[in-house]
Amino acid sequence: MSKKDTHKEVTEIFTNYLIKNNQRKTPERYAILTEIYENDGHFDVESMYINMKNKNYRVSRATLYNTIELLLECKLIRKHQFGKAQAQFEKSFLSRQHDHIICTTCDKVIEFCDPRILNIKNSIIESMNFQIERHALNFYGTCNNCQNK
Amino acid sequence: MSKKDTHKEVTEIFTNYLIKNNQRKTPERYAILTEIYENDGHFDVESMYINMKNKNYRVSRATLYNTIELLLECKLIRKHQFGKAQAQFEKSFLSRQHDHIICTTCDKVIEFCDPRILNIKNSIIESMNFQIERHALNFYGTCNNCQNK
DNA sequence: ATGTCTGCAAAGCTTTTGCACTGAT
DNA sequence: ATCAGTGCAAAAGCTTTGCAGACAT
Repeated sequence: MSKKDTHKEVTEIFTNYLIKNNQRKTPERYAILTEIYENDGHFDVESMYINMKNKNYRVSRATLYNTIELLLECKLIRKHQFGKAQAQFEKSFLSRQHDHIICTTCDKVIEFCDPRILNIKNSIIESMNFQIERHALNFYGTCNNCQNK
Repeated sequence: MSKKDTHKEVTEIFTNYLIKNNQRKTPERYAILTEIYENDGHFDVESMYINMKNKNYRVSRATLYNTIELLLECKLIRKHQFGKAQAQFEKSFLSRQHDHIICTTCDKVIEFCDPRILNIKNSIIESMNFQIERHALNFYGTCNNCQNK
């Protein structure tokens, strides 16, 4: 699917969510959604704020946090905490559930999928009577590039 | 091993670490180590600060953070970030590497071990040329108790 | 016209830093 | 006696909140 088509679809999902939850369809909210879906990889709120300011888009941190909360609720983005206080986010439409390898030297984040995690999850559900909504599997270490330094 | 014996051993490990790194053996540092090893489960810095204050022990947050850093380095405690800004810690002497199930309703943390995580780890080391130091696998959901509310 | 959403600034919360004093060496 | 380590308070960094004004409905 092209980036343009993806953008059209996520906009529709967001609109439906806003209508369903009696939330207003403000230009700021759509601008933030667009900003997220035009870029790739992981991002944090502060750098997104700076990016939008640099494009002379008038936006506040409060609105960013508020809108991100909405996007989390309608599952258009995911939130991560890679061992630091500052939260990281990524778009989640059309992206498979995946996990992360984090280089603690250069902060690079690599995504990977491994179906075996599902087996572990199922074992826990069976043995512990625990409803599992989501999981986070992070491997921390040193990437190829940083090993040679 | 009894709690008393454990305490003796971890004190020795800490002392060796301090000597090796030219760090002073201050009463505050040992008091913090004792406080941690006398209690069970996970803790955060602020509640530990309050606990020690309540015992009329004169300690500062700065010293707590400083000492925790030392304890992390000599691997007597582990640090976790369960999806919140506030970091959680746990003692790690004589405790197997394990992972966590977190109830997002009551914040309860359950530990579990699953050997299959090792297989995933080995696959990644082989296929990606990435040095892995540690991992964190967290399942988030609703515990038995909170499901009935 | 109404009341929600926004930007801005101030406050909150966790963690770090600066500084003068204390106490381990 | 020296200077690393301490308590305290202030600052820093991320996130949330309060408020007056703007704008989607």
